[in-house]
Amino acid sequence: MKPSIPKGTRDFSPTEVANRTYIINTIKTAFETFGFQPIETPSFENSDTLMGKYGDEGDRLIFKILNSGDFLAKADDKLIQEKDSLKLTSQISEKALRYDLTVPFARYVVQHQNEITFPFKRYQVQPVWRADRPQKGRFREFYQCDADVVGSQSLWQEVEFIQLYDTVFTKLGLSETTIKINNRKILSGIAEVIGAQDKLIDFTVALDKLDKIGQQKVQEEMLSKGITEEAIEKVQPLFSFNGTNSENLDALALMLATSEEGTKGVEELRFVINTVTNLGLQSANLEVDVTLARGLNYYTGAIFEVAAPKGVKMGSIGGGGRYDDLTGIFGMKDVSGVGISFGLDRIYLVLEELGLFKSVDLPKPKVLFVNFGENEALYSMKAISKLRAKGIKSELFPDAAKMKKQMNYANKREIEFVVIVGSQEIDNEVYTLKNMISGEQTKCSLSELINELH
RNA sequence: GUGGUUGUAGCUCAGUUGGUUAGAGCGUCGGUUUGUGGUACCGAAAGUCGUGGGUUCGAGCCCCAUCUUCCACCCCA
Repeated sequence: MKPSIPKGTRDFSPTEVANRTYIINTIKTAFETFGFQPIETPSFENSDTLMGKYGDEGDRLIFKILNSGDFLAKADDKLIQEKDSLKLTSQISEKALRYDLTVPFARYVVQHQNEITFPFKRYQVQPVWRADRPQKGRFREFYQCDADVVGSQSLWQEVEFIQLYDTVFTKLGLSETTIKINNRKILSGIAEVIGAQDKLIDFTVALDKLDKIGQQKVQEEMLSKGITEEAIEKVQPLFSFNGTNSENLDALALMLATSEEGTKGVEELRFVINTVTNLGLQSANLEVDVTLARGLNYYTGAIFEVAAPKGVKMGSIGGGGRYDDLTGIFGMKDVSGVGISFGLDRIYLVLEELGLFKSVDLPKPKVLFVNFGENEALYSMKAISKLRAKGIKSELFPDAAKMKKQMNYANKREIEFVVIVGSQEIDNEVYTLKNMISGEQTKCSLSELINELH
């Protein structure tokens, strides 16, 4: 049988693990610098915790876990006959793999509300699973790195999250990312103005294609989706949205003046943008984007998305937003949350494409002892124990193989030093230390050996 | 979920209009004086051509199905 792994999953080599660890540590350090604490939740949750939280499309993408035992015996015969997959699923599967980190976090907050001090700032770095069709930068198992705050409605949180994005991407050497920001209340305002709440998504999807297909085609698409010509006329400013953030905000304010909610959204957005601009960003660009409509299912205020530097073909490498009532689903009202997510796997691909990985030190021994046989190995192991006690990564070649093979092994693994111990060395109680880079070799005592390698 | 694309040694790929025993480079292993690596030279192993059917005297090449890869939708990190 040919070995293989499921589609959309990957193995990681030692180098890849080292690079991923570097990214994760950069993110975790930033999270903690901003005052977040780590938690972890199970890989799988009860189905009803997850189902219905991400919309119909989300439900389809959730990996369901089959019940143990003779699960069909307990299922409804009629549903089996009718091949009703949807209803049958709820009978034969009670658990599902985590789809994101936000909903499990909401569950965690409600379940542990008595132990939590609010506002609660938590971070979480764990894999999530989606039964999506894989593409570049799109996997069925991938890592999210989330930071969220619950229990505060303050817009200062939004400001800090933008700074957090900026901090992490700057630290990673990834400059000129674009942090796009929108506000759900603005979207609602637009819907109000065009007089069709249910057509809002069609509207934003069409508007998003503006720089690809042009105003003419966008308007045609809107008309074909049933949006009136009159409505399109009202939101005309959106088609010439090329000014500075503050000019765009002014245009939005004017356009949404008749909508109370829309006006509130513009005010919120204005505060966040003005404050961030005032405080300054290190390397990221901040940009108002009214077409940002992600997570429409639960976001209620700010919506974030981070795009990779121009020229890199990659979907968003981060996203987030504010949700005023996420814990409401689990019976805890009036707890506002806001958070962001970093897409580890996509960030990896972007850094790789731009050649931004610093040469990471692979975990490898500093010194390899050549193995000549049992006596020599024993003598070597005594030295190795001493070296390891000093924290020096040391290793004995496990077999008394040909010297050429052992040297070759040291070479391939880029081990800096080799110690050669044969009967000559044992008799004189010395060690022959060879520097594999310069080729020099010297005879030395154990204490000298420790000094050299320390 | 819809439409398209890809699949030949461990890796990167050749393989002409279907015609005998399917090739290369890199890597692996062995050798070129049995205690000294990187370079060089010599040699070897390794593929039921993604899988399963079909057409044909004959299929790596044509047809169907399926899996995988990548791409565009959809959605998203």
